[in-house]
Amino acid sequence: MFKIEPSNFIEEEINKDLESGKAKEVITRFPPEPSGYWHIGHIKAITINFETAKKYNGFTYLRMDDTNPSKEDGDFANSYMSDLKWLGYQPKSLIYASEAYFDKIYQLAEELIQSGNAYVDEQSAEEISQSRGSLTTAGKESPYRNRPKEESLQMFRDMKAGKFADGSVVLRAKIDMAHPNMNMRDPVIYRVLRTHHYRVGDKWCIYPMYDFAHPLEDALEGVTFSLCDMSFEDHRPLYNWVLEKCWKKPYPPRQIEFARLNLENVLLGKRFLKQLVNEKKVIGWDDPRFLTIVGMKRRGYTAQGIKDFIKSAGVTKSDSIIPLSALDFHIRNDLNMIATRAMVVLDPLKVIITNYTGSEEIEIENNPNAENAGTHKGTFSNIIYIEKEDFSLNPPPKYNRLVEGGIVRLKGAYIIKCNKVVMAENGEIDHLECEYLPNTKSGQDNSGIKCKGTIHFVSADNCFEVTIREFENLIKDEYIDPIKALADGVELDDMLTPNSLKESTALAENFLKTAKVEDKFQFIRKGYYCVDKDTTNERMVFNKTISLKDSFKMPKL
RNA sequence: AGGGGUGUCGCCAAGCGGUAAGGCACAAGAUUUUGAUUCUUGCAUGCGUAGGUUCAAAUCCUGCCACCCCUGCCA
Repeated sequence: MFKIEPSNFIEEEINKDLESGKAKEVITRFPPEPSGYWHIGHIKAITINFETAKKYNGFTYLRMDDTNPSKEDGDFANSYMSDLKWLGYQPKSLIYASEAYFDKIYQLAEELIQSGNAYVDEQSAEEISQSRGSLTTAGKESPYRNRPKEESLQMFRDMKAGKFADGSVVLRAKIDMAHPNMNMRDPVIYRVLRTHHYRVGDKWCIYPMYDFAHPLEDALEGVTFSLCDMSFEDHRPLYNWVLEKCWKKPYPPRQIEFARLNLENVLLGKRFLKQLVNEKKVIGWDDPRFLTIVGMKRRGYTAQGIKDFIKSAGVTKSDSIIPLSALDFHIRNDLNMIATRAMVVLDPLKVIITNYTGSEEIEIENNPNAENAGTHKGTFSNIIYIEKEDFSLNPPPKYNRLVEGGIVRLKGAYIIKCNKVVMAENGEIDHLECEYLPNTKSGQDNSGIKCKGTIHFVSADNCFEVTIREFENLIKDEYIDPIKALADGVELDDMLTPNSLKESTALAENFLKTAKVEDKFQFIRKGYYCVDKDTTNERMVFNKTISLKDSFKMPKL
């Protein structure tokens, strides 16, 4: 058999199982509870499950782990399918555990009672909690623990039939109240809960707990490797116990855990995102400052860039916190290859070309780094706008943009020379008077003039106003690990960067008028931007995805 | 009477007994009509720590230390 070269510890484990015959194929699953939007952390888990199966010629199911109707909502399942599609993953099928497995899981629970491995407990939630013991002391056995199994079975059936009030009784696995692993101290595996289920309605008034349902869902589905994050490590003994007692078939699924993704200055917890949405501190779940899938998509991040980043972060079991610059790198890297170049002046300074009249066509490369990207037309005329920061009255060292009496190349057009700075009454520069140098036009320059700087511009007869939204990180720089800061008692509000969303107006070349929502551009020398969905017929809105790298250190004035 | 994990460069991460890959970040230089991209170059006598085994140890053994996770009728 063709040997697959492992690229991480999970694949090494899979190879071992395949070679020893413990497993025959690689079938995985991604099992969200439909209760919130996915974020970049989920993408790691999604990527690992999908990519691993693909590598071994297997496949992956998308399974709604909907065992708790009080937290779940059907709307999410559809958003998950579209998120997966955006990421480029196609699940074998979409399965609702509630529909597909609840009957079978119930039946297996009855069998577990019959084999003497589960019992109905009438203690209150508080009593169960108290009798569980502590990390260093053993728990106490329930007085109902050794009731006859026939009695437990009858009561379990009565639970299902609705004869018990919510919370009055539970089904517990009979394992070991003195087990060093708290999860093994007779865990609750079924509870009574009368809440309408978004999928199966009121068919059930009892619901299996995660620890009982999950291994059985995996097994019933034919999943062979259940890849999850390390918070489930302590649950693995229970996962295996359930399979051993209830499944008893060859090739049971194997759970393998990996470390979660953490990013510096990023808060991903559903609770916090929700708080920010509810308190209107952000635009919504798809706020471009959020690293939710919908947020990143709106921000202009590409699925490819995100996946490249995820892959670069590796798959291990060690705790880590990765700087945002690593994500930035992969986003820029992908955008560089696909974003169309355009000229947009974010902070305009008017320039009059005194020795030029009329207007002429210029040509701008759509992407010098991509073959066959083509060009688009712009214009050069006697009135143009350049970036304020591209002219200086008191140029710092190594400043190679425009200065009084100096020259600079206009991207795609001519070299101009600044002859006069016209001041306004308020002491600021009103406009510049420049002359263009004939015979220096881009592509047909035979002047021999050397010019060290090139700046972008728009022509007055070929531009329009657009709205630009720029974003700063939601979390202040000093809170590298916001989870920890929260644990240390810092308030969420105190960690937020003030005014992290800024709106401004810019002048864009007319070429951009036809752009559609989500279209991605590089505004030459500035950064990557995309069209926001708030764009209307009257006004285009661009989100700044990320700046270009800038190694020129402009000294502070 | 606790248990389960993890420690290799500022941040990730390879390494699986034969003498420390790679990426990010950072720094210097080259090319450039984007101060972008691209390209060079530099960046751990050192692998949490102390011992031990061995011709040879990040890799094996022993003891310490640090950090993370676990006491929902959540997933």
